[in-house]
Amino acid sequence: MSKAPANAAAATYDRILDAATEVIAQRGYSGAGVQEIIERASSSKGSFYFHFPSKEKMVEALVGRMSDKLVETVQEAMEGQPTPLHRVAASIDTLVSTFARQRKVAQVLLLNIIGHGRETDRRFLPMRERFSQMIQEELDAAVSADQIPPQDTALVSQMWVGALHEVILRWLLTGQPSPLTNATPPLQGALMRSIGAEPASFTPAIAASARRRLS
Amino acid sequence: MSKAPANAAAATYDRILDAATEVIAQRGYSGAGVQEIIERASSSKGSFYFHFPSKEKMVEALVGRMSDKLVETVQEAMEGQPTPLHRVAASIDTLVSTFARQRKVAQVLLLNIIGHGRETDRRFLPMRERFSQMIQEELDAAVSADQIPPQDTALVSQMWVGALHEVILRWLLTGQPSPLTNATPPLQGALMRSIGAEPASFTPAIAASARRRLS
DNA sequence: ATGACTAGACCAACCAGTCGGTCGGCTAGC
DNA sequence: GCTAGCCGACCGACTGGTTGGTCTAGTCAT
Repeated sequence: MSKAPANAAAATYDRILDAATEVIAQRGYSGAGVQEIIERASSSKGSFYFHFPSKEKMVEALVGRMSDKLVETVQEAMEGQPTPLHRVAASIDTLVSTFARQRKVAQVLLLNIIGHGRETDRRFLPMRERFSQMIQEELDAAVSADQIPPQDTALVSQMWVGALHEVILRWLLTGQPSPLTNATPPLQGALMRSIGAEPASFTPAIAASARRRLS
Repeated sequence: MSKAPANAAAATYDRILDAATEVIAQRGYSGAGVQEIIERASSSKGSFYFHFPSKEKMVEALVGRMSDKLVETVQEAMEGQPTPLHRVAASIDTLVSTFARQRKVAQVLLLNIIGHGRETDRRFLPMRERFSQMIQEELDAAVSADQIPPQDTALVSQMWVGALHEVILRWLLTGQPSPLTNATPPLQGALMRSIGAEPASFTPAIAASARRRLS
């Protein structure tokens, strides 16, 4: 009820972050000028530097907000699942469908915050690691529960994140598959097979709880 | 014999590209200034803009040169292999060991030429597609030869490229695994399993022919 | 002398960040 | 309940430095 339509009456701080999301998604990290961001946020230079000490810190805040939300969404989706493998399947399904719904988040998180010099890359690395660690924890649990054979779960979870990343990235740049969620079943199948699990049994009936929020 | 040590007496054109490789690997696409590139190449602005119409075209030429060499190396490694699955295994092994040997190439090709605005990203997409297409061709052949069951080879080859990409990227940013080639066996294992093939039989004794050139 | 090639001063555009100042609401003192 | 003054939020002209790209004046091999 108190929520304003879109972001018209939102606090300046959030309006700037929202505008930054769009500009960065469009022009890339270094192509996004403070000028354009504040114009799109109907704000001003002074306001920008009142809320953020620098452009860089602002992007850090933005990426933090995004990845926090994403982690929260994914963890929520995993909660109701009975076994570790059900949980990883649910997390993948949620990740794909969330990115499919929020192109700009995918664009920024997967594409535009890497490749801008060693320091910047290293700063955003921990954020990317969060997801492979989440997956690794479940894979380790699956090994302990004898659901899958022992293996290099650290490497495999990295590979999974990379595989997801690439499929989503192609979708961002080419629009295929359309819709992105068409890729989920074969994706799940190949990933499950790669760890020596039966593919079919984990795909159906998941992520029903995740098809709600939109933010 | 006519090859000069390093790049001391190379043609200006190549010296500029070599210098650009280093600067871009260090500072990223947009952080790499023409000034620093020509300084490192012991050249001048005039020379730079005589050989290239713009900074952007120069990077295009650089990426083209890099990926041509890489494709050539990989295809060479695949030539002597008996079956499609041997060929994909060889290509992955070659890709990993080549990137391990040439950090800067990996840095530029995998990290620093993406995320700089929709247009730039789209321009470099074909280059990235070459590798997944190479893999897909072999996977299709493997399906035809009944080495593996029928499946979405286009998607799987994308996933493979993504998995490789991610593992190499982590190595670039964290240094682990050290050496990178330690990751090859489990990598091959998981990838082979993901398409429903026996992992063990393709990993050994491959890519002996590829351990030569260095460029 | 000619034309491929190199040198580096120069320029306009742009950029992140600064600074003096405005505005509206809140509180203190009376 | 009125006003003086304070403060957090906000504004936008301005600055100093950097950037990609241009231009003219060369050099040097043929």
